[in-house]
Amino acid sequence: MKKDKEMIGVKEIARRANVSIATVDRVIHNRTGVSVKTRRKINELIQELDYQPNILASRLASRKTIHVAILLPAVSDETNFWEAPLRGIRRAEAEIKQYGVVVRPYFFDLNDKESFRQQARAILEQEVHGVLLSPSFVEESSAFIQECKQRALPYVFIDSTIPKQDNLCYIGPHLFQSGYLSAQLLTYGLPNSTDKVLVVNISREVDNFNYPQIEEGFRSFFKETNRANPIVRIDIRQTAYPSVQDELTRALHQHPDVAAWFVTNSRVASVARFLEGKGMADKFLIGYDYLPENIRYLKKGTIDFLICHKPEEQGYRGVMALYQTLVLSAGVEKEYFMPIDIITRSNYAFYRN
Amino acid sequence: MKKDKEMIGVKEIARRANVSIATVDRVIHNRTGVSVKTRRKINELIQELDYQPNILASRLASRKTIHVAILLPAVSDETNFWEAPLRGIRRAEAEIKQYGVVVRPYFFDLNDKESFRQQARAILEQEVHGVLLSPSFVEESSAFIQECKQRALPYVFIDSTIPKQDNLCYIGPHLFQSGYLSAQLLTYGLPNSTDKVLVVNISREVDNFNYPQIEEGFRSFFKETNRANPIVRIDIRQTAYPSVQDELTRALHQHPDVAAWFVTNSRVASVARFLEGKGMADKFLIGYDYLPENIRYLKKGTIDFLICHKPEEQGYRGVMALYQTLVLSAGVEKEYFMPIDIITRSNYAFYRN
DNA sequence: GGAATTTACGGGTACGTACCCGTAAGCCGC
DNA sequence: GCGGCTTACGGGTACGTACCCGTAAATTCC
Repeated sequence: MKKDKEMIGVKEIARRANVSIATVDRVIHNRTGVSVKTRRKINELIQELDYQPNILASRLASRKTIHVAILLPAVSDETNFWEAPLRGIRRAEAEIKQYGVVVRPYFFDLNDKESFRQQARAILEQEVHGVLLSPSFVEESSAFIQECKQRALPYVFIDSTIPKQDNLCYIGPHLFQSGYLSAQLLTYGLPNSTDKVLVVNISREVDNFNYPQIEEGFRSFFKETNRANPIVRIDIRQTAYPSVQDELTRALHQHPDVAAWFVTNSRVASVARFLEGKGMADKFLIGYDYLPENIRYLKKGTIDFLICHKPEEQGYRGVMALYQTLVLSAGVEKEYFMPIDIITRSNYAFYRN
Repeated sequence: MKKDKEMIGVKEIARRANVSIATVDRVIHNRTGVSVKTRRKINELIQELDYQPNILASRLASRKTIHVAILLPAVSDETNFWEAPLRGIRRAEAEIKQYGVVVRPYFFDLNDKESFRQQARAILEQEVHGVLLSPSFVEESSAFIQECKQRALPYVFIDSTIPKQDNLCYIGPHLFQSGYLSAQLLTYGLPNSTDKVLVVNISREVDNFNYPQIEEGFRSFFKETNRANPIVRIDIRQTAYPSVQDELTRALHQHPDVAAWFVTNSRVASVARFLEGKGMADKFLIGYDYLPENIRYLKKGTIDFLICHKPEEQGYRGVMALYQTLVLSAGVEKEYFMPIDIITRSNYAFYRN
């Protein structure tokens, strides 16, 4: 019942190099106090024997705690989308707590850039070794990660990204392709090439980096497949339902012949509610995210497809990426695109966020 | 930088119970040599303090190795479906090797029940603490797990199951719902209620437990949504392409008006090849599994949808379920249904098996 | 009632790594 | 040659748990 493969450890390396364990340890951790010759010899042995440190023993012996800060939008009554990443983060935390990793969440208000700045400052005031954030506000995020960079703190983006920022990695959707897929699915609601499409963007913030990618992918599909369907886009900047209703009523008045609706984010339930109210529940409707409200309309058939990018797993993987870097000192993929999942009323019950 | 939360361990419990660490250890591991009174007191303290053993230290101190046996169909030139679960198993193995878990795979030939029996016997001859298997042959599997049960070995089913067998858990698809979803998607290729559907089952073995569930779900959808489309089923027992071609040619001759095709397993590439040969690549075609051959036809548009149940994750989760039981002594879900994923030419690139 | 056995428990070492502390050797200036 | 200082290294303990071994006390046996 003994472990068959006798793993070689620092002790064996020390023996072969005719030095003490402490010296090997110094080499492994790049600490000072080792002659060049000894250091080289030990490094050669490490290479040669393919030494793999025993993480269990390492973490057990180390009395250090690794602090990971999380900076995410707070769950609000407007959207509870961010519950899911937080669940994933909690799951990761439970898994690696044993390894001495502590996760500290900070929340900001999506309607208040100042709250982001405040929380960012609060993070930097504490001892912290890695950061996971959703760079919802580009300006503010840039300022924050600038500071992280100076302190050599690794930071991970989830859900959305800012290009070329030396982030450890991005974990989230490939928005262009996500829009492309939505278009493909929408065509099942567009039997004729003259059927009109309405793209609805409901968002308080004018997002000029992420949203355009979705629309670009969406339109690309029509272009590539030579579909001439007219595509109309409307922007709704007030997210409360009455405003949405107003705007949609106006749009419908202007375009009474819309055959299929595409909502570019998780606010699709509002549109579903609107369509039901107008007795148009049978119109083809696609939107985003596995939220209870959306699932309700999906079950009824008002929403035909939901696209989802596994927000929970984004949170989980985000923390794990930092863990891999900080504890295992292993590399991580620079860009980890989430799958673009299709949810219908027939498979939602088994979906794992 | 010290760990803030001073975890309570055996030492603290021993102190409070006025006994030695060794006695606490005996209680924790249900070993003999502790008086009833002492045992009770220690158990109370464990409850009260919510003692969580330090897995790191536990696995480090234990010189025991846990052996997990894997019993799966071999990858053959007929199908390499089983590569995926094996990848997942390897991934799990790498992750928990540090904890002293060794995974030993055994492969059998899907066309040879005797090979299953042989490998099963081989497993039981070795030291083994848990088994992960695909119960492809019902009779033989039952005999094998009977023996496991007697030895109190936990065993996990993946991909398919046998009901009521005291297995630790089942990790795999909900086949009824999977068939149901396929039907829903297929309707996008059936604009008229008279359009004919061809269900193709290509399999050497007559599967009388798993396959019928798919078809049942498939037909249920049509029934529930009051669709009158004629559904024709053909069974092909010779899986080599020439035979498939013959049978399909015959079927097509008999039913020249088939509008949509549904292949009930991963052999859908054969049907795609056939349809291309007949210049019928535009027919609606749905099948199973993320295999290179299938993806090739998906990209070209010959296959419209692939349904997939994350085979790699099944392998991964299967091993992890045993790990949770054997190492962490934590509970696992009895039935873990995989998501029913929809893959199209627009999202296959980001799919994670 | 004394020997043999069993019961109930404690001491202590090991797992592989991290890191503190001590020290011999080498070097410097004067 | 001596004090002071740096460099290079080893001894040893700790992390929290597992488990071997030893032993006093309790129990059984004849």
